[in-house]
Amino acid sequence: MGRPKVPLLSRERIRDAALELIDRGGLAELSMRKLAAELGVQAPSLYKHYPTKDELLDDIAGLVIADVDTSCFEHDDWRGALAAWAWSYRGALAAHPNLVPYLAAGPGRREVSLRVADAVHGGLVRAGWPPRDATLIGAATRSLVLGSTVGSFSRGFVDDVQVYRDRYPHMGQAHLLRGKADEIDTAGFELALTAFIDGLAVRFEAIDERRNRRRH
Amino acid sequence: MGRPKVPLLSRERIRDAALELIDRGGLAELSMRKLAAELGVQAPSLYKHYPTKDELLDDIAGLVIADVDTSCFEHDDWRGALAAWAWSYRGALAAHPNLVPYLAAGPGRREVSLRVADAVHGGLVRAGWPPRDATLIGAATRSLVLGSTVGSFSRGFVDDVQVYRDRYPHMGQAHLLRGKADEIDTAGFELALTAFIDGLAVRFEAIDERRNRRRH
DNA sequence: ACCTGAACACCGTTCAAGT
DNA sequence: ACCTGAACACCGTTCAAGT
Repeated sequence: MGRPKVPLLSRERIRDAALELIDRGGLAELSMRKLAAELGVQAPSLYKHYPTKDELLDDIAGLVIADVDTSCFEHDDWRGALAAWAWSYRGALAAHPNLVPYLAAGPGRREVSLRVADAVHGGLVRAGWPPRDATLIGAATRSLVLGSTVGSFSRGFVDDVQVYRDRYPHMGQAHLLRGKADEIDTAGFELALTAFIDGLAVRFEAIDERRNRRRH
Repeated sequence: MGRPKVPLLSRERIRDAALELIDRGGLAELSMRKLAAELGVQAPSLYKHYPTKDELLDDIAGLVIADVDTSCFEHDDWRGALAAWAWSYRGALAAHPNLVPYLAAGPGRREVSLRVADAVHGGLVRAGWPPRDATLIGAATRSLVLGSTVGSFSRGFVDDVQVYRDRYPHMGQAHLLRGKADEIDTAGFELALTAFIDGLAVRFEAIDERRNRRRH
């Protein structure tokens, strides 16, 4: 065959095809050989564009995280900003749930992840949170988002409700059906997030009061 | 070689060796061949005890989850019970962080996971939570635990702090050093959990009040 | 410059054969 | 009953060779 006049491959085409494979069949479904086949090419050709499979995954991860919006932290309302960021974060991850286990492995040197972490930390500190608390809040919120997308509670159950109904009297309800999975997961996340932020607000007022007492 | 007088293998020996491999080198480090070598045996021998690698992983997962204590739900203090369960859950997972991505994939048909979910749901309902809220609280708490163990916020950063300090002014603090990782993660989880439960308490009182008004 | 074919060192799993 | 050796269909990755 040899080389075609117009290049068959580009980082963008490879990346998009890889993400589609992951979305369709999970992380395990992505192999360099299958990906090459999808692109009408042999596996070694991919290595001219991405030196390793891991760098390809990193690039995809960056692309997904790039959709996370942190502009909300430009205003002073830390509660609203935290909620908006969390929902945006969750939306980006939930769009590609099969990739989340890889994302969970850590920000590493990914530019966008760092930019996000920096924006969140800066926003919280500007709003009046002590730096250490800002770090913890960022980490905790990330936990919440990762947990709710990596381990879909309801999708995890088997479809045959009868399996549970007999032996686990408290479960086996309608809300365990696969069809309601997304709704349960979303509602669970909303509950966790609002309760979390409400709890933080109490703590914030305590900090604020201490600060005011010291000033007088 | 042939068959030794005393069987070399047992499900228990295989399982323990596999978990040790995972703890040492991560999920990717566990291959049937390496595991067999560790046990002084050839890979096909393992298949007499576990029909597939996945069933082996399931068994290991069950073992780890079995350490989670739900006896706290026998009392009526749902706040204490939820906190105790969450910490016990987190302890079990944090003891084997490399296994968490697998655990996150869902309870499936694992006995223990179902028993835990059932105990939590039952305990919350007995304490006065509506069934749907009980489901959501269970899912949300699981999210929190999974998120905080699957994606260690601080371990995710590279060790070279200089990488961040220049470009991300709000980060690059001492608390990003690898040495403080565990402390940050634990504190982040504690913050998330207490804030979450505090927030739930507010919601619970609202439910309680509505119920009382209806009664009179 | 870009792609192929063959190869290397790995996988999970099966199966006939040995004791 | 329990383990081995060889094999099958896969991996990620390298590299000389083709156009």
